[in-house]
Amino acid sequence: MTRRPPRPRERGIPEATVARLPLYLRALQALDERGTPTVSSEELASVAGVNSAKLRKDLSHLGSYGTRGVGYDVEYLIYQISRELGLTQDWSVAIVGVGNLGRALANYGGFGTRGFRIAALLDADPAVVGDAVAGLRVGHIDSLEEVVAREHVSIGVIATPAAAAQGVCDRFVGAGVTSVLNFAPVVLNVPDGVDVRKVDLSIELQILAFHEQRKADGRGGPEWIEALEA
Amino acid sequence: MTRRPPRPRERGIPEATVARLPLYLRALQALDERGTPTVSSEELASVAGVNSAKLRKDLSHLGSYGTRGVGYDVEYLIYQISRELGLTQDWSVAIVGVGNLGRALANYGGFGTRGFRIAALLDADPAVVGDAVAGLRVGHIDSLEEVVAREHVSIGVIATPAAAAQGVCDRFVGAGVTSVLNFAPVVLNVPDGVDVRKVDLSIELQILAFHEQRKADGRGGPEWIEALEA
DNA sequence: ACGCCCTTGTGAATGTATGCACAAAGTGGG
DNA sequence: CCCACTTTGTGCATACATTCACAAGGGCGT
Repeated sequence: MTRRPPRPRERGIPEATVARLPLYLRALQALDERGTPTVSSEELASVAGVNSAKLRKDLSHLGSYGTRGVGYDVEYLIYQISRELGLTQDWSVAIVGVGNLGRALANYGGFGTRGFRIAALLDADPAVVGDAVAGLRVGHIDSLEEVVAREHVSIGVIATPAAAAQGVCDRFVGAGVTSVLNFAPVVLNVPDGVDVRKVDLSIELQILAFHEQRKADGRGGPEWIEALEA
Repeated sequence: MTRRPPRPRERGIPEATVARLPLYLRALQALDERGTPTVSSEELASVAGVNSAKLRKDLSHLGSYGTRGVGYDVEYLIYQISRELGLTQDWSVAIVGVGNLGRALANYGGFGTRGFRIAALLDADPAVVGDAVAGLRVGHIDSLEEVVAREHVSIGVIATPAAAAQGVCDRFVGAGVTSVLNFAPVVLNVPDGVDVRKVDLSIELQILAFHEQRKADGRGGPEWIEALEA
């Protein structure tokens, strides 16, 4: 294992890198809309709010898509990152739980523009079923399996109250969904091969509270270094 | 610097640990409500969805609050984690942007129960200002500085469209807020000493899409190890 | 009072991520 | 055609995180 053939990426992109690719993608799209044809790692890093060395190492995991002395071609890099993230194909998403959060998700513009199609909105509450939200009719949760099959849903979004989340998750998994995005404040149990990501509003606040307290404690303390995450 | 006095925690809890403490806290509260008096690291880890060695190391950063041979006292540990996170004091939160997301946040029960008080809801849209949401009257964005001072707001939540986010952030910072939770899909620029955490719906979906694609690509591929994050 | 069993707390090993600093590689001017 | 300048891509050092494996310590039965 000494020479690497001109094969671009070989499998195995670090998780930390994957988590930053969407950030780069967004920064690049902003540059593209402004008509910028090429960008250096320094500039792009600054827009994305990261260190330029990190950016270059991240991009190097996808392949050598830059030009030394020049930088990166914005459109080409957008394409490469999109492809790597799997955004060149369409993904069907089903959202379960049409409360305020579910509505916010359904109306969130960022989805449709990036290869995600909301295939269905489902809820258990008869008072909500039948409503029109974001141009879709809300269906009943009982049709989950049918909808997943018909619409080829591969990503399930859970925006229900905590108590209902595990049940919905089980039904998603049972119907063949292998990626779940969970907004309910519970730890979901899933079999191997199923990815779960969670977004938890109150956890983020608690982390902020911790740092905030540290800043206040520090009155009179010796050092004061504050780690920042952008 | 050789001997450590019996002082429990000395400053400097790893960031990764801090991010998990809220998870443990929630698991403990669930156990407490069920009347469980003590819990072993194995059990608690299982409920929280992490490895038990990791749990023990995390807790060891706070001090030695367990009893060998027995486990942890649930109530005592709840108190210790709460104190460490700064949840034994009250934090005032202001939410800017009262769209669907802002409403979802305002109505989210998990806040009030854990030391977070929603001090104000603000919006720029005259059609929304004056509405009652979650028992509060929506104020105008122009009163931001006044509200922050009067209510001692220390955490600002941004739930506005992307274009407005940086401006709101600047006003928060100018008013003295040093912790910001950002839901808008932009990278915020803040001076040193200000913490920003972001929650980005579309980034999470893109990460899922990446892994989903990998699973599909893998048809015929040799290995199949899937990293999971719960 | 003693010894067995259980579970914590932690040293050490491994794995992963970050950031510096520079050689390699491309551009453009003369 | 060559040289000076710019910017990438990466080897290396360091820092951070995870996991194993076990000694230290506490409870409980006899």
